[in-house]
Amino acid sequence: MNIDSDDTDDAGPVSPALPLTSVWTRPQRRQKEQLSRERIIAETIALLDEEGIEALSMRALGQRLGAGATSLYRHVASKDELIELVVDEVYGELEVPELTDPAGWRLAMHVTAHSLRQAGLRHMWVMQVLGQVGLNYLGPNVVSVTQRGLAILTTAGFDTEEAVRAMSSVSSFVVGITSAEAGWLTALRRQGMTEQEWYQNMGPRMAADAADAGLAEIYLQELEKDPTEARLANFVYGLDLMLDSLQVRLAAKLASADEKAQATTASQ
Amino acid sequence: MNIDSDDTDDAGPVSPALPLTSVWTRPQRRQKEQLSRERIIAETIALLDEEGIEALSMRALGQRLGAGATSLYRHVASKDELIELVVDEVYGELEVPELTDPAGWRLAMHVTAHSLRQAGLRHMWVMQVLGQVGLNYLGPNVVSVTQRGLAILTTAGFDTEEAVRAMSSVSSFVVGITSAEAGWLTALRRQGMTEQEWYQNMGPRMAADAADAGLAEIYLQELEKDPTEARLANFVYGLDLMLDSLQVRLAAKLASADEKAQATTASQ
DNA sequence: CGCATCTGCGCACAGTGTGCGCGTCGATGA
DNA sequence: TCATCGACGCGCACACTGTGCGCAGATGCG
Repeated sequence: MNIDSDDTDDAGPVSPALPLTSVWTRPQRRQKEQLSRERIIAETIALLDEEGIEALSMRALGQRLGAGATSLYRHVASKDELIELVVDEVYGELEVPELTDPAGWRLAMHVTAHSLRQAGLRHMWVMQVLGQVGLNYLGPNVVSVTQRGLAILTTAGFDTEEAVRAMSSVSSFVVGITSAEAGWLTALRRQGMTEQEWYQNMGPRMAADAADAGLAEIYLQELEKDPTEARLANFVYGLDLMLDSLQVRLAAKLASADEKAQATTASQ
Repeated sequence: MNIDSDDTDDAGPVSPALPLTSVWTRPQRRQKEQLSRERIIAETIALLDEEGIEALSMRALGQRLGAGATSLYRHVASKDELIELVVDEVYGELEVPELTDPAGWRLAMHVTAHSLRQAGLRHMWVMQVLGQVGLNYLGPNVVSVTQRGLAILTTAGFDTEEAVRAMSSVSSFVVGITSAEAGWLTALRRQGMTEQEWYQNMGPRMAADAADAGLAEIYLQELEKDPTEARLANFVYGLDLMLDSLQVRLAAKLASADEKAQATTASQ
């Protein structure tokens, strides 16, 4: 109808007082996206992925968002809360299959475990932070993952208590080994070394100390493998250790349940 | 023979020049213990045990040692190096039995694992720091523990490669679950809550969200147990999952070795 | 006794998380 | 159309961090 206040700011030359703040010099803040919790979380994850956990400061984050450091505090209570938020966000990336056939529990556990490991390697800072935050703050995605993980084991046939124990054991293993991998890889990146270079350096250095001949040998063995695959194989080995035992216990439990059922039907 | 320079400072009134710095006003620095790497490490561990990882600052540490913050840098290159040193020191507390009877490997692994867990619970900050330092820096005690751990498995009958995998798996599990425990306990202590209080609060809160009825039930179950023992039982459950599988694989390996030996002796 | 070396310390710098109050913006009700 | 209001971003400031630098005093050696 009349003046469009978006394009041409009205009454620009009318105000005679301050030529310094004209229509043109005035920062058109609304053209940059507004801050929001979602945008902050997304940018935080990007920053962490690119530059690592030690590079996360509220000032740096604000700069990437075209905002001052303290503006973030309108949307996030503290840096710690921000970290809880991004950790939960990463848990949202996990794939925890829903079980249709109870016999598929082992595959489902494999998928879940690999998914957790992959997420941890994509976002290595998560693993460094998990030890401090402990997963005890219970964001929605963490809760959801926990529930769906437990569902796998209970529909497989474990009772609730054992499902909790088993899930805790498996995820402890996954988190433990993945955070070791992540720490290792980030330490390497900090020094700008490849894994092969490290093993090449470390083998002889260990062999120099006579006592460490055993370890030196191990390091030299590592040189012949593709390190990425070797780490994956280690992971699968440990995971299968646990799943094998779970399978045995499940079979025993189902057998004894069958037996009991047969006994009661026979006695009737 | 002559003046004992330890008790009475010699030649005190002899120097006529500066009355400001008399024997009495002069800081008797040598009476406080001198700084040393050992003393710094010990005091750091004490501080960390008492006040947690976030309370460790070079200034606070210096104060406890009766020294300025920057004095510490004569003995320690950086705060990160100091942390590496104290972590290695804690690894020195571990008990890793030497194996006489190969059949005792399982007990030895139990002892080692429990020892690692106990150390982690005594010094909860270690677990929070392991994710960042990754154990890839190789202090002497860490190396020693690794060697002795591997020795258990190799004298039990595993070949070197599998011993490495197995040790890595077990210790990943132990570190993973212990750091979860440690994070949990420190988070509780920060809020001044007991475990029972938390479960009492969280059960109903979860039940309020209809979807979380399952988890609420679990929390209420937790209320009936002694939490310390429950955590220990969880730990033992997961540890036995791994050791059971290792036992199976070892038996299979020994059997096939026997078989092969018999076959060759039979063919000769 | 004189000299060299080691040790501790004060100062300073850049950088951190975050509380507070101000100005400016967009939407809303009359 | 205009006045009002709540949300939002920002600059400032504070206390605190790790740590490089140069000085002063103490210790040990010739």
